[in-house]
Amino acid sequence: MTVRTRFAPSPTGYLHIGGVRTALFNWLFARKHGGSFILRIDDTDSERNVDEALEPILAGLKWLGIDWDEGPGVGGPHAPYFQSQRAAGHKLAVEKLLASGHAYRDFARPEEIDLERKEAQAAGRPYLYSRRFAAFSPDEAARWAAEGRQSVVRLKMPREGSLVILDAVRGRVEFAWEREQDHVIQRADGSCLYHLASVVDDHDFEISHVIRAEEHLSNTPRQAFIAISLGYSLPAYAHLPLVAEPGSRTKLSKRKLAQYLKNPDFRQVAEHGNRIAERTGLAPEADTFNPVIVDFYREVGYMPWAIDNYLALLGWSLDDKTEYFSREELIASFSLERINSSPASFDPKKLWAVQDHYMHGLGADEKLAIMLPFLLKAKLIADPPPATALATVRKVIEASGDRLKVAGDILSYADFFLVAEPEMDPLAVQQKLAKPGVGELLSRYAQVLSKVTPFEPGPLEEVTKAFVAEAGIKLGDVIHPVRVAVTGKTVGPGLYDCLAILGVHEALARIGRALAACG
RNA sequence: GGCCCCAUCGUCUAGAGGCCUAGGACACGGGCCUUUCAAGCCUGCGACCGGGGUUCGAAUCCCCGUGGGGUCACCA
Repeated sequence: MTVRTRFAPSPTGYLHIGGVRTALFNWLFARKHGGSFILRIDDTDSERNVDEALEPILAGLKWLGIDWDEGPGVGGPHAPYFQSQRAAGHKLAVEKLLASGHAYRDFARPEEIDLERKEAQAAGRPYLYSRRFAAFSPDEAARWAAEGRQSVVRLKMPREGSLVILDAVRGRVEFAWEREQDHVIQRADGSCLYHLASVVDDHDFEISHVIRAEEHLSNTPRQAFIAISLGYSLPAYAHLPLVAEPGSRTKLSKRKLAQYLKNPDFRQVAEHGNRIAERTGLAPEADTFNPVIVDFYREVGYMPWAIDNYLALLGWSLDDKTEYFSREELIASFSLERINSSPASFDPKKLWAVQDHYMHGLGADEKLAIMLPFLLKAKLIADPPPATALATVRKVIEASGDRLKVAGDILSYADFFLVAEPEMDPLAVQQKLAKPGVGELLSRYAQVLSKVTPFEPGPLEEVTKAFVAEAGIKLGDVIHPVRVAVTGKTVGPGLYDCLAILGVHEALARIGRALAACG
């Protein structure tokens, strides 16, 4: 059987982290079996600007390396891939259902339906539509229409028996038909609803496996009913565990950011991202800048594969130890059988650790390549970058080692090398410079520095240690003030590296200027 | 509330009846190192939701509770 999977986002303007996980699993499954991954845009109800709301989603998937074989931008044998452009087929399907008696026109007004529902609720029995405004014949329809009523089309769900599906992750699931409502599949204006459209499109696209989040499990009976009634064979279903909130089992939601921020891990990751975004000039009103949205990670400088790898582990695992996979390894290892069925909560700290792992594996040139765009955006470096600046940044990257966790981190590690007079952190000045004797110490150290040749980390260390021994003080006594004097802050690469990168002239100039702030 | 799903360390998970004194990873605690650090090294804490069965033997199978979640739109 040819495997064909799909991801069907609606154009909302952003790519939710849970959505990516669904897309990723569909993509992995298709790749694993040499099948096709199809991207369909479910814009049925959309009145917004689809192009604008779609772009971030397509860009996000591309960035993550989740490529589609058919869909927007690439076309394919089943075009169009926008649900709104397939309306004619949907309407045809509704006509067929009507003709075969699997659906009916219903002339009830919304208030009348509400009333029935409330009555059932009050009586404590499960609600089931009475179908008293249903028109099963043209005569009945004419009669209701004469009253000035409008009609929608509803599914005529079976009221006995049950549906059994064999879900690839959940196993056997049974639904009693009598619990299913006569859902509307077509509005009075003739437009069709999602469930109908989705089933028809899946069939037209020859989707073999419907892999989607668990929230759709309860939707399966009505969709299966539509498919069966239309004479389609059912696709295989796989309902993925929900991606839950950090430390909870509730579905992760973009709207609840404020609440998640109370989680220390989440807050740490969000604040770190904010610091980077501030410097790259990201519009502050960007509400897609949120750790629940994929854009966040791109703006901050995470590596796309780190996200894919982390997300693959959210609800799936290969064994008891393998955590890091190359793209090829993941594709080869992936299987529906090893998907977990309980909700998995999104842990930004673990994502951070995965990102750390991949960043660690990058060489200086690779890091430079992904970090340069951040320096350009923050205007710390001219465009095109002068060779000298590039060389400096490369040295900073080497000296910073594992301290650079995401590409955006380069901003706070390279800034003081790239500007003539770096800003001084007031707290650092107060703690390390504005103390008695520091000025005098710095002056003496500057004297020593001026004679160091070559002006490189090795010799600088030797000289500094000798200086400390002679003065009878601790290494930290000189290191900390000097660091603040030349960089303006208390954290950064090793001090000897910092001095060497600056060069003797600049280092001395900065120490000289810092003297003014010393005690 | 009805229906459906789920239940192993704080989190992600391994575990398909004896290999389990329950393994790994992240997080966390402690120690060391030290020139700052979401650095490094060592080390520690930490879980089978409860109750009944089945079995020589249950984290694993069954039942009942309990707890959590999803879904019940003329949204997708």
